[in-house]
Amino acid sequence: MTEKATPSPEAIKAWARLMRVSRQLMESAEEALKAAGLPPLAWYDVLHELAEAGEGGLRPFQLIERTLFAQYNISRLLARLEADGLVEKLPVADDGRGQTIRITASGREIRRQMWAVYGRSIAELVGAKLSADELTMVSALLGRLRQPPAGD
Amino acid sequence: MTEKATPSPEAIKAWARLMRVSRQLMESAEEALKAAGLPPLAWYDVLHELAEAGEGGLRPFQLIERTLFAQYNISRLLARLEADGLVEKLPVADDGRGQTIRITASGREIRRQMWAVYGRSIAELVGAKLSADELTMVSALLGRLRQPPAGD
DNA sequence: TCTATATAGATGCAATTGCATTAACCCTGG
DNA sequence: CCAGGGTTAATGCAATTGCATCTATATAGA
Repeated sequence: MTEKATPSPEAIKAWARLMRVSRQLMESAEEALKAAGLPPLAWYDVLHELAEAGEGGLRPFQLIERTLFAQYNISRLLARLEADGLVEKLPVADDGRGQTIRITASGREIRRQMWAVYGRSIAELVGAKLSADELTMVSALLGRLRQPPAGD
Repeated sequence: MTEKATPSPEAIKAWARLMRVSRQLMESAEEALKAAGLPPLAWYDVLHELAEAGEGGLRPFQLIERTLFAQYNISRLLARLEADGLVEKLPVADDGRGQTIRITASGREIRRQMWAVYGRSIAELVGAKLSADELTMVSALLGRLRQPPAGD
């Protein structure tokens, strides 16, 4: 019976701030990429995971777990990335259903270019606004709001 | 020259948490509404603003300022809300271009129903995870990340 | 082995979003 | 008074998202 149907004013305010600020920041970052003639953030997320995965690549379902994108969304995003030559799809030896996605050289290059812009956005939008301790505190508090699994 | 092109690890982590957690929470809330057969969150945002505005209603451009939705988005969202009888569009006396949007009785009713579900989500997703002090701290820290103007 | 069920990924179709432009109106300066 | 420029809101069209479903393969169990 500790469930409350009505949230406290503090909870409402924190929720509102979280939703509003995250949307604003996301849009700012997205805008910066667009202004630089680069692809949207979603592409970065995928390229980033693939770059970290290295030559072994990742299966689409692993990307889904890591990026939180919907299955159909990943499916189509990968199709676009492949069409642009940023990733390649390889068959999987022991599972005829699946495929392995590997980032290509130009994929890495685009990712690098995107990070130059994206990283600057992060530095300006959050790095310059809060101290390292405060940022750590934000991470810790938000970490406690994560849903079931986890990750980063 | 205090501009840094590369963000600190703390900034990156805080950014990643912010993006990931806000998306997760948003989706959870959205899911709860859908499961209850209610309209999406965006509708709530607009109905909420209109309910607070009272009988005087609001102009679309005021809704844009408050909700951060794009102009064309508000335009179409209002068309849907009107089609569902949740808001009404009234001509404005002193400005022939514009209109005033006013929430209807059924609009208030839907908003009430949505809040029953949405409020519970907020209580469960953030209210139950952090103390009041911690929630206040989150609000304060996130508040410092807000872009130019402000609001709530 | 063979069937039932689960998993991986793609896709048709409707709804929504984003972008650019447009239409209608307002306001200021000459 | 009126031309030029700004503001308010809508809209055509392309791209993306969401939903439901579908195909193909894998796996567990009788």
